[in-house]
Amino acid sequence: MESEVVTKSGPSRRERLRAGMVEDIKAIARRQLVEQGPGAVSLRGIAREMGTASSGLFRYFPSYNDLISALLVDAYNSVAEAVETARDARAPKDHAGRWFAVCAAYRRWSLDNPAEFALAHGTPVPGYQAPLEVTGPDASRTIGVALDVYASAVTAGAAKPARTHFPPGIETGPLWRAIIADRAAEHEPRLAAIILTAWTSVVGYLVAEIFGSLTSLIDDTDRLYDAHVRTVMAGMGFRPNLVDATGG
Amino acid sequence: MESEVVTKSGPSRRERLRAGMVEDIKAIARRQLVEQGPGAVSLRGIAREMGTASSGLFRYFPSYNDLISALLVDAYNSVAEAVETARDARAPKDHAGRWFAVCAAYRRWSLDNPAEFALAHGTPVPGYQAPLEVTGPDASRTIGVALDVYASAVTAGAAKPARTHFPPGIETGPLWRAIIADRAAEHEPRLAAIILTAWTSVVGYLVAEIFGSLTSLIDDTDRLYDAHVRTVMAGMGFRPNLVDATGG
DNA sequence: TGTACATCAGTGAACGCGCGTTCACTGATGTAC
DNA sequence: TGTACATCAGTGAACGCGCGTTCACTGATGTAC
Repeated sequence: MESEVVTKSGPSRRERLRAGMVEDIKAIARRQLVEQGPGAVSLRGIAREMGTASSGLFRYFPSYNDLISALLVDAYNSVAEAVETARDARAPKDHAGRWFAVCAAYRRWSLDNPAEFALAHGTPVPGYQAPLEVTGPDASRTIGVALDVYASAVTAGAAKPARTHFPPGIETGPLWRAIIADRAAEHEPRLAAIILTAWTSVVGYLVAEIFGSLTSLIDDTDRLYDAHVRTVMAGMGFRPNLVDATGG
Repeated sequence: MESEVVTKSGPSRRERLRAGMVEDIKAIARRQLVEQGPGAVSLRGIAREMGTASSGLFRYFPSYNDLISALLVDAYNSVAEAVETARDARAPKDHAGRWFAVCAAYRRWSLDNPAEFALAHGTPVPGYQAPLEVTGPDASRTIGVALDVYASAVTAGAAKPARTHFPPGIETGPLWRAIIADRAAEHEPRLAAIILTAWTSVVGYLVAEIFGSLTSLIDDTDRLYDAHVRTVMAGMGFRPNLVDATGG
C-alpha cells in the first residue's frame, strides 16, 4: 500500500494521473449539478460526457454515494475557505466588519456556486443520505467561523447578548457541545442559540434568493441583503452604531 | 360536459366516487412523501399500495406532474388556512399578537406536515418544475397574510418601518407588484423588502429545524423559535414593548 | 538493459431494477327512449 | 319496466428509458531481479 521507494518525492506518476482523473470526474459532476439540478447527477451521465465506459468510474469512486459525499465535502470546505478569507481580510478588532464580511462572502460564494449550495441546502439527491462521520466536521466549519467571530465580538463588548431576545440559559444539545468543545468553552450557553438563529436567517435569505422567487419579487437584492444582514446583526446585540456604520 | 339534469342537487354518485378516489391517491402520495421523502413518490408505488393497476391512476391524474402539482396546491392552501385561522383568533387591533400567532401557526403546521413542507421548500421532486400558473396564487397566499398583518400594524403605528435598517425606496419587482395589486397599494415600497426578508428568516429557521441539524444542536427549540420570532419582529420595527410583551 | 511478474486502467456486455406512459381490452355503471 | 347504447373504471401486457453495479477481459504501466 505505502510507497516504499522514497527517491525524489511526492506522488508517483500514476498517483498524479489518478488524482487528475478524480478531479475531472468531480468537475463534470459539478457541471451536471448546475445545469440539470441535483438528482440529475449520474455516473452514466458523467461517463458519457467523458467518453469512457461507465464501469470505469468505479475505479475512482467505490459507489455513487461516495461521489456525492466527495462533492459535499468539497463544497463545505470551499465555502468555509471563502468565509475564512473574508474574515481575515478585516482587522481582528473590527468585529462588526468581520461579521459583515463573513455574511457577504457567504452570499458571494453561494451565488457563484449555486450547484454546491443546492447540494448542501436543498433536499439532497434522492436516495442519498450524507454519512455524518464524513461530512460532519466539514459541514460545521463555516458555522464555526461565524461563532468565533461573534464570540470575539461579545468578549470585546462589540455585541451584547443581554441586548437580544434570547434568555441566558437556553439549553444546547449534544452535537453543539461536540462542536464547541475545542473552541472557547466558556461562552455563555445562549451564544449557541443566538448564532444558530442568526445563521438560519442568513441561509434562509439565500435559499429564497437562489431557489425561490425572491429575485422576481425584489429588484435590488444587493441592497436587500445588506439591510437583512444589518437587521440580523441588530438582533444579535451588536452595538447600534456598529450596525449602521459597518460598510459593505 | 356540464350536468344537464338538475334533479336533486350536487355531484352524482360517480362524481363522488371519483372525488373519493382522488383523495385516496393524494393521501397515499402524502404518506410516501413523509415516509420516503420527496423523490420517492411514484405512481407505481401508489398503485402498489392501493392494490390497483398503475395504469388506472391515469384516469385521475393525466400525468405524474399533475399529481405533484395537486399536492403542492393542497399544501399551500392548507398552510394558508392554518395561518389565517391563527390570525383571526386574535383581536384585529392586537397587531403584534397577530404576527406572533401567524408565525406560531406556520411553525405548528410545518412540524405537523413535514412532507408538505418539504415539497414546498425543499428542492422539488427531480424533474418536476412547478407550473407557475397553477401554483402561483396559492403559493403567495401565506405571505399575503403576513403582509396584511404587518401592513395593518404599520398603519396603526404598532410597527414603524423607519425603525428598521431598510431604506425607504428599495425597488420591488414585477411579481410582487402583481401580488400586491389587489391589496392595499398605498404601502410604501420598503414594506415588501421588510416582509420578505422577515419571512425568509422565519422559513430559514424552519428549514433548519425540519431538514437540518438544529434539533441536535439545541434542546429547547420552542423557546428558541420564540426568541427568534421576537428578534425578527424587532427587526421589522415593531414597538419594543410589544415585542417583549406579546405572549405565545 | 532486458526479462518476468504484479498492479492498475479502461472496456463492453450483462443483470436487475423501477419508472412514466400507452393501448386494446373487459366489465360495470349510467342515460335515453 | 325493459332494452340499446354511451360512458367510464380498472386490467394487464408492453414499450422504452436510465440508472447503479458486477464481472471477466484486454492492454498498458509499473516494479524486482
